[in-house]
Amino acid sequence: MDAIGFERHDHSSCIRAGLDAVEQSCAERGLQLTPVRRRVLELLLEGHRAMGAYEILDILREEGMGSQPPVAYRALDFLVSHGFAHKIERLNAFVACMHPGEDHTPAFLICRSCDAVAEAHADPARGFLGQAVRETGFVVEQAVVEAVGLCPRCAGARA
Amino acid sequence: MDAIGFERHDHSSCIRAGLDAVEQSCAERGLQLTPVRRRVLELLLEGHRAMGAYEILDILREEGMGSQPPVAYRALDFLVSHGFAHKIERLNAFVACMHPGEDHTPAFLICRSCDAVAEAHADPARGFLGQAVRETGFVVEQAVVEAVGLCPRCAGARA
DNA sequence: TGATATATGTAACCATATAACATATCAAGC
DNA sequence: GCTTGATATGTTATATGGTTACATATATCA
Repeated sequence: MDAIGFERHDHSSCIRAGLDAVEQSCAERGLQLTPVRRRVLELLLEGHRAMGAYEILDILREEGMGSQPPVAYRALDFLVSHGFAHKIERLNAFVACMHPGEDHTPAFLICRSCDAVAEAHADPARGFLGQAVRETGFVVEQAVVEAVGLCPRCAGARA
Repeated sequence: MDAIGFERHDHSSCIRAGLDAVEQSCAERGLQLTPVRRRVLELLLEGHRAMGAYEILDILREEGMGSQPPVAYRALDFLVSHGFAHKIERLNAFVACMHPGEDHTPAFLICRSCDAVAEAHADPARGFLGQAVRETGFVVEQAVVEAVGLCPRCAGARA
């Protein structure tokens, strides 16, 4: 199960797989995966962790792909709004999505020690969100679920 | 059930009740509810919605209780760290806690139309968080659960 | 090939949050 | 009552995160 992302894995192939999936999804939906957008996605996939907008911008600047904040934010907005990346509110940072194209509600496990971020599924119909809808009539359109703690490796290292 | 906070209620009595509960909790735990801290809590209770740190600071400034950001942030840090208020990451804003003193994991329902915020419980041991622990060994220390959508009143007004 | 929509470049700015250091207040022990 | 250490406040400056506004370019399609 790769929904939980703390295991070791073939990272270069997971970058390629991520890019391929997004390319295909863009082709199907008539979206333009322009050079900047593609490069930002690639950086997120390479980093395999939450990256700040300005951290990404710094890299883009070095590579001559734009030097002002809107360049990074626009690319990130594109990726996030089409489900190719997610924003981690807790960190004011962004990660590549592990299930691009699929409609899903992500839930994140954030290690406070090594900054690794794993994406799991949070079924909004179940658990407290479904309950809230049933009890109050609140209409959930979008949900943020983020847990901060220690990943298995860091938890083990401390014990 | 007042865990879900969209119903009409006697707001002045809920402000008093909130202040009383926090005062008592501070007395029991030897915490100093200083004038600034108390006033910030009162503002959050009065507002009954998520308020930004600078919005609070503006009011403090008018009242002559401090004029620089750290004044507001320190009071908010005190309230948050002792469970008397919560930060809504999604909004970069703060709300008074509805269950001060009790140990709990809050879950928020945020109306994008009227900005009302209701606090519900999210039992971290159940739902996806418990599952994540069982499957991966990730140690959850703190969880952020925030749903954005329409409260019953605004949903009704649109239909 | 011209009209429209979409994407990019850039400057200026606003919003959120913290670091660092000085000063004041409080509580406890002598 | 005075000293000492801990806690709280005041203030300056700065770091970090994000947006507005407007000009320019590129793509798409009739």
